[in-house]
Amino acid sequence: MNNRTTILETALSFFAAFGYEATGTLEICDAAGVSKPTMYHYFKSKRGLMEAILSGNFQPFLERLKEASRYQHDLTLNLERVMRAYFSFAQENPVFYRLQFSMQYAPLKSESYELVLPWVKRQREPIQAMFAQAEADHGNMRGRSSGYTTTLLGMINAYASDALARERELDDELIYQARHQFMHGIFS
Amino acid sequence: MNNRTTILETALSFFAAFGYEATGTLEICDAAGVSKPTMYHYFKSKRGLMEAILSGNFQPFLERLKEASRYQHDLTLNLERVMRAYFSFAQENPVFYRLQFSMQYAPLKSESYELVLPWVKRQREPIQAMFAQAEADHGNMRGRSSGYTTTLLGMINAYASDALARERELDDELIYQARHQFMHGIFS
DNA sequence: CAGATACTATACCGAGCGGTATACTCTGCG
DNA sequence: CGCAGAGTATACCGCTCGGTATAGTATCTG
Repeated sequence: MNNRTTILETALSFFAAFGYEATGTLEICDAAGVSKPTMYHYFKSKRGLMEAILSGNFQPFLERLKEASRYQHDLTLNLERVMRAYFSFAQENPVFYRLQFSMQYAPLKSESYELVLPWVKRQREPIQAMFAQAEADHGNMRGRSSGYTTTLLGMINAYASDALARERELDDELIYQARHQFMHGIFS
Repeated sequence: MNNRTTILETALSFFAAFGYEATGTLEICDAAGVSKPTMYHYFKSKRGLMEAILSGNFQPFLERLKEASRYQHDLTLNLERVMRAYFSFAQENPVFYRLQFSMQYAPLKSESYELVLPWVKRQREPIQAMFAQAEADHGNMRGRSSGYTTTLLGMINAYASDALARERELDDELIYQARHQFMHGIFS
């Protein structure tokens, strides 16, 4: 494994465990077995390091999410796919998932929040588009696509973080339950 | 307003906006119009300042929560009371609610998380006790009181933070919807 | 081989942090 | 008054932080 990758993975684990603001660059470099100029050679700054971590993990996930939320006149199917995308992402990258999770709920004016915000927006886009298209087939959903997006993501994050904390599987049963509960919230 | 209170309120607004780790003691003192030794006179340390904020806001809420979750063989009523306790707490202290929220989801080894953890545990106790007692009346709930507590708190936080972000009211309609959706998740 | 380019280490910088030593002022009380 | 103690300000300390100047080495390319 090359230095660049080692630094990225070391930084990820430190940021996830202690937080971005509380982790020093020297700490990361020592643990990765390189010196500071090496890290600053690959990533221009501490912020640039975090940006590389976010983009490296979020970019591939976003492609999967776009595919999962492509509306085909079957909202139930779509919801299941979107939830599956999130849950398997959380399960495959538990450390990164924990990191982005804490960043999403960080104080609004913190650097952490500022850094993750564009990625949160990019996640909302395809999901909100899916709900907007579904409005045509379900009249009672009209004008609520933004609210549905928020609620869905909130529920997914609640389930995922709970499962991660208890080291429980995010399996088909849980997906069925979450989807069922969410649909019930929409149509009742 | 005396200096102690001014410092507490100033610190609360800074911690909520920028985060505990990212806020300097000097920043707080300047904004509060006092000097550092004054702050260190009232609170032994930066950590002690945060502890005073947490205890001053959480303590009264905990009393209300204990009362709301006293089980009287009517789980629906209890859920409504608990949700109402949280929602009105969030609405009356939006800044503090935002702060404790970000601390709950902070990295596990951060000082923020460490500081809020005992208060989170103290909140779970009465709620989990409520579910444990309800098991006697609802056989299909057996052995799930911890899971229910987590899910309920996750759902409440999702609703509350969403409402706070959109500056929407946490009114009776929302409480009904949330309670209904949660009960449906339990009994289906 | 020669030169450029990518990579790495030592040693350092200015700034800001949490916290404090010292000393002064104000207020209440005998 | 005279004294005690709470409260406040100035000025400072030691430390760690993010970031860099300098210089050296390895590797690739003509």
